Amino acid sequence: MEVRRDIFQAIADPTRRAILGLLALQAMTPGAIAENFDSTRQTISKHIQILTECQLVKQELKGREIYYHFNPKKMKEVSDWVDQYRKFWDNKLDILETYLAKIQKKK
Amino acid sequence: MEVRRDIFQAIADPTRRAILGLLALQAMTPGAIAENFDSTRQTISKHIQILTECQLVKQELKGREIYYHFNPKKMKEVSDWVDQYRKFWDNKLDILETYLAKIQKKK
DNA sequence: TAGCTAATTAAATAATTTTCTAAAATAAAT
DNA sequence: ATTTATTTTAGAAAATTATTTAATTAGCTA
Repeated sequence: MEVRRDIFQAIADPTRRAILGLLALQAMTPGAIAENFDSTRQTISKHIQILTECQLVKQELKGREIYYHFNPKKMKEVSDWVDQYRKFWDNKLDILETYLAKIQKKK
Repeated sequence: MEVRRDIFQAIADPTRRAILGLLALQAMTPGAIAENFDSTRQTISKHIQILTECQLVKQELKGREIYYHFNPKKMKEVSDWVDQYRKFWDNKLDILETYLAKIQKKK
């Protein structure tokens, strides 16, 4: 049995956060990703594997190459978690809700 | 020299996330926090120390007791990081920005 | 002051994570 | 068919993190 990989554990590593940053711009192969780091390709491959296990990235097979894509849905889980604390510092959402309520009323 | 504690590393641990959840509701002493977990007080104390090092919580000394407070400012750093990916799934902020631009123009 | 309570610090061990080298798998190219 | 390119997997070592027990610090109270 596989241990379910935790998304917070996945983004704890700075290299993995950097990989996510790259993949958010464009899908890339492990080789191309590895070029941006000092570590070996195997090490980067391992990081990608961890990101894959928690579904922060998705594979697209193309011949012998594998393109990795950023998966926003999964990142939203982090967003949702941090959102519960948003009320402590943010008043923008209040403004938004007021606005949305207003245009809702108009209908 | 102290190694600067990383906030992403701090929230990677589920126990520490749970501690933050408690402290967001109310300031608490280490003893009171520890009652919510199976680990020893020393272990919880260590977790609190890690949260303190990265400033996710702040101390308030009261005699021999220490009240720990949640620090929203630091949590916002996580929020800011995840916000760069928000555009991939959220359109609310677009609506908000349009609205804010509109009321700005009126002035 | 002596004893009690709240909390941290220290030291040791256990567990996990990271990284590397080497080997294997697979597809494309010659 | 052999070689080359891309990537993953395996195994071991190194580094980091988590947890426990024991010791220490400091405030409170009788």
